[in-house]
Parts: sequence; structure tokens; C-alpha cells
Amino acid sequence: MRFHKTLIPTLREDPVDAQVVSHRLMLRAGLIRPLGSGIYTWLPLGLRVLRKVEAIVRQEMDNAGAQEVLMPAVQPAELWQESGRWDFYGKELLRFLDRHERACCFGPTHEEVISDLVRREIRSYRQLPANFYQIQTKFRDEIRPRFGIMRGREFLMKDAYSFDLDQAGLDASYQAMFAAYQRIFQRCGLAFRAVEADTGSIGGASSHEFHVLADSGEDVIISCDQCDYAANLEKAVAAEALPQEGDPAVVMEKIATPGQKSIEEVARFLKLPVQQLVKSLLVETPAGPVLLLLRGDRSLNMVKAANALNLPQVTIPDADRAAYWAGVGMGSLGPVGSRLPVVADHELRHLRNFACGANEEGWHLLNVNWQRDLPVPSFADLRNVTAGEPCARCGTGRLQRHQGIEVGHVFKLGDKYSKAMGVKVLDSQGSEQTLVMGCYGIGVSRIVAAAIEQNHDANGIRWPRSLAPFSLQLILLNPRDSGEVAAAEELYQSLRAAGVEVLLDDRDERAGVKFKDADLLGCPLRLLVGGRSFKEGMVELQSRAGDLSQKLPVGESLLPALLAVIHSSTP
RNA sequence: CGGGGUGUAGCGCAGCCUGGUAGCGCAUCGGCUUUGGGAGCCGAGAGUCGGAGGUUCGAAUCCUCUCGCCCCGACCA
Repeated sequence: MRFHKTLIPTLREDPVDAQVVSHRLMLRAGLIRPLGSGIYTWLPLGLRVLRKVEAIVRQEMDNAGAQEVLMPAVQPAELWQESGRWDFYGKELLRFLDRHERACCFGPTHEEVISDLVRREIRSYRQLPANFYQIQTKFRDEIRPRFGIMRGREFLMKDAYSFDLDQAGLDASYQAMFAAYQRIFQRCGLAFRAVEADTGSIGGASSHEFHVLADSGEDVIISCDQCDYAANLEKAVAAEALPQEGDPAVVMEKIATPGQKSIEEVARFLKLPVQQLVKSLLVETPAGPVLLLLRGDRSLNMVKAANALNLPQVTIPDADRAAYWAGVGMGSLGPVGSRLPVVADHELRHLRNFACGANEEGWHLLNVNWQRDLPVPSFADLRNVTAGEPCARCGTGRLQRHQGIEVGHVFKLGDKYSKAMGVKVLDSQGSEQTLVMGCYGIGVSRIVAAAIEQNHDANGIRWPRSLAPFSLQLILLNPRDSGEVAAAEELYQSLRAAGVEVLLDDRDERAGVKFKDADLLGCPLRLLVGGRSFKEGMVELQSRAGDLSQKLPVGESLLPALLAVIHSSTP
């Protein structure tokens, strides 16, 4: 491709709105341009990268035995009403009416459509197992789109759906996808980690997320430094707290804590370690308010709270609402004498002589103990684990905390959709069986951003070979020098004929501009034709990574020498 | 959805407080000189000042409403 004939609008300055590296570089390198909040046009260079990711995904899916289809982006409401998701799915679902005033949505996912297809077309167990996938534009009306392509509203996704007769079949389909995903992310040159994930309100047996490790990642993942345990924050379990020894229970005492609101203030005031305080959090649920208890230094995980209460979601009310429910300001909220249902974190089971709010403005209780001073509540996993805690799985390792970008998710759906929508076949006995489903997503466009987050330096992008828009950027230093032009043209043609993807920078720009842009665009190799070295009969080959810089003589041996480097395995 | 910020030429910004009809840098176009890490000089084009309404002789500037974009927020007792 010729630079001067291609729209590659590089920016010298950083776009002010872009917060993360990938967003900045995608704009600066001319890969994308914004159209509205969370929606982008892919320009020629960006599209090439997107297609690279697509191709890798497609190959590995095909190799894993999945069949590619393409489903409609626009879906009728009836299907969603049938699965029950029309009312359940929130505002993320973009809904609209067609000219006949029939309700539609722009598909954020395709369980309903594929289930409808399979129930119509697959009748016999002999047609199973089956796995259908598509690579398609999805739209989710995110609360807050941000970070450019990373969390856009419109994005390119690969979604796959497996259908099996029984659980064992699903397990096998799931494993096949899991393995395919590992190959896909490896081929994309990404450092990633598969983690156990919360299955949330959808239920189901197991689920793994694939995260690209990056500081800018929006998700927190927890892993053990000894064993292979890894989970996202919503799922990560803490090791059980040991029973507290000693301190024979002393009498509960009520103490004035005027003006002390936060846990830290109260702890300081009472001269107690924060760990000896119990914080009481009021959450709102469809079934009414619930009081959640955590150790003073812990933080609540909302997903865990929702799971513990067996609800799709819980919300934290604002101060006024909370005070209304509790009958007391938030700083003095506590479980003793509370009429609200109480759920405490596992960790509090063995806590003795703790302090908590007295349910009376400006008062706290000291030396509180379960059973003696208040009923033993139900216990559940409510809190976020923290780095450095012992691993619950192996017991010897310590938990580590990383930031991750979720690029893939595999999920055993079970019969949630197949049951609701009647996806059944006849088994070998001739009786009807409801199929069990799995679903498997990959954020194709997000991978492009994630790859940049992991592969860049101060000067720009450093594409992994497999994703680079071009393997080589050929810089023609002076397009007015006929000798240089002839040499560059010949190289351009012969490299292309040899199957190398080349971007020929034939712009009439100064050398500095071309060098800067080459760094920014980040193709793995740069070949310079012109200037001093050309006068000596040489061209210069450099790697973007900086580990290669050599002069090669122009002539018969040049092309083979170039091809050798291009095809070598060094990244 | 709440809170904050911001909207002036393609991009980055100044001007607004204190009303008098728009400017700077980069980019673009033309010319000359330059030519190995984002060149210099000269000249040119380009802006409904996000939109609507109001105040005023006069509004980018003051007031009201509205829209877009960006950031923070369900973290906490």
C-alpha cells in the first residue's frame, strides 16, 4: 500500500480526550476516528489490524470445529420476550420500533436468535454436537463508554454457541473452546490469563474469562503466586479466617462517638485497630433493605452481595434513603437491635469483642459478641479479597492482584435458553431431550486496543507480528530522486510479489516526519531506501523493537536477505 | 442516573471576569530556500464562537433553557 494514496491521518499531538495509551495511539496513528460517544470509524490501517485479529479467530474457530454463520443485527422483540430477557435486560439493550411499530432491538448478543435457528433446523442427536459462531458488530448502550475502542458501545465481537445432548457433551465443547481461546490469544501475541469468573444471575456451572494483563485494564483479577488458581474479583474467594483466640468476652459497652463517621475516625477515636470494627452497609434490594456486615478494613463486592442474597442486583442507596430505612445516620448504623435482615461476611464468624455502630446517632458499641449480644446472622462471601492474603485453593501461596482487560469469556449456559425456547432433539431412544448450551465470546475490536496497551513505547505502537497492519514499512527517503525511487519501487514490487505486506512511505515529507510516523505506526520492520547509505549502495533495515539495525547491499542478494529476516521467528 | 468540566478554523488553545463584531500555534494551499528524527521565510484560504431564546444601540463575552463531548461516582457507614 502506498502511503500517499492512503488515508493515514497521523497526529503530532496527543488528543486531549484520550485517557489511555491505546486510545491515544489509535487516534494518533490514524487507525480510528470517533463519530459519537463510543462509536468509531475504522480507517484503512486500523481496519487491516482488525482483519488480522478476525482471521486468527476465524481460523482457530474453524479448526475447533465451529461453523461460521452470520445472524441479523436487528432482532424482533418477540424472541427476547420468549426467553424472558426483554424485561430483564437493562438499558444496555438498544430498543426501537420499525415502521409497523413492532418492537425490535439491536442485538447485544445472540442466544435467542441461535436458539431459534437450532430449534427449527436441528431435530436429531445425530446432528450434534454443533457449534455456531459469527463475527459481527454488536451494540450495547453502555452506561459510560470510555477508553476508545476498549469500551465502546458498538464493537466487533466473535460469539459462538454450542449445543450438546448432555452435560458431558457440553464439557467437551467447553474444553475445545477453552483450548481454542488459548491458541487465539497466543497467536495474537498477548500476555493473558484465564480466570474463573462469576456466573452471575445467568447461573450455570462454570465460566472463565480471558484477560489481557494491562495496568489500564478495567477489571481486577486475582491469582495465586504458587498454584494455578486465578479468578476475577467477583469470584475470588478468600481463605477462611481462623478462630480468634483468647480475650474472654467482656461486657458490651455503649460509648459516645460524637461526630465520628468514617471507620477510620471511629477506630482512631476508640483506639481500636480497624480490624476490630464491624462496618454495617445498608443495601437496597427489590425485597427491601438488607444490612451487610464486613470487617472494618474490608470492601464490599456488589456482585457477591447480590449472589449471597440470590438477587440479580443490589444497590447502595444514597445517604438520605439509607437513613430512612435504617432510622439512623450511616455513621452509627449497626446490627445490634436492628430490625433489618442481616448478612455478615464469613470473616466475621469468629470475630469477638468487636465494635460497631449502636443504631443511635453518635454512639457505638464496644465488645460486641455474636449470640450473647445479637442473633447470629447468616454468613456469606461478601468482600473483595486483597493482595497478600493466603490462597484458599492451595493454602501456601499468596494472592496477587492484577489489572486485566477482558477479551474473552467462555460460559456453560446449561438449559436456560434451550428450556425457555424449546430447543429439543430426539435422542437415540427416540425421546425428546432439551439441549445444553455453551456460549463463547471474544472482543475482536477490543483485542486491537488490548494489544496496543501491551505493546507500545514512548514513540508509538509496537505491533506483534501477527497483528501488524504491515510487516514492513518501506521508507523512500527522497521521492524526487529518481535513483532512490527506482530502487524503492523495485523493492516494493518484489517484496509484494514474495507475499510480504509492505507500506511504502512515498510521501514528499522530510526524513524526520517519516521516521516519527514509522515509529508511531509501529510496523515490526522498517526498510530505509535513500540518503547516505543509498549512495554507498546500501539500504537500512531496522526493527521497531530496536533489536535489529543493519545495512544490506543493494543487489541480487538483497531480496533473499530481507525475506530471511522477515520470516525469521524473532518478534 | 447523579456530580464536575468543557464546547471558539481540521487539531491544540487564548479571548469571556470588565459587552464594541475573533486571534495564536500546528495542520492545509501557493512560492522560494532547505532536506537522515516532526524545517525556515513570505503569502493565502478556512470559524453559523455547539444550538435556541432573552437582556442590550450592540453578545464569543451577561442571563435562561437545551444539546454534544470528557472526567468522577454505586468505595462504604
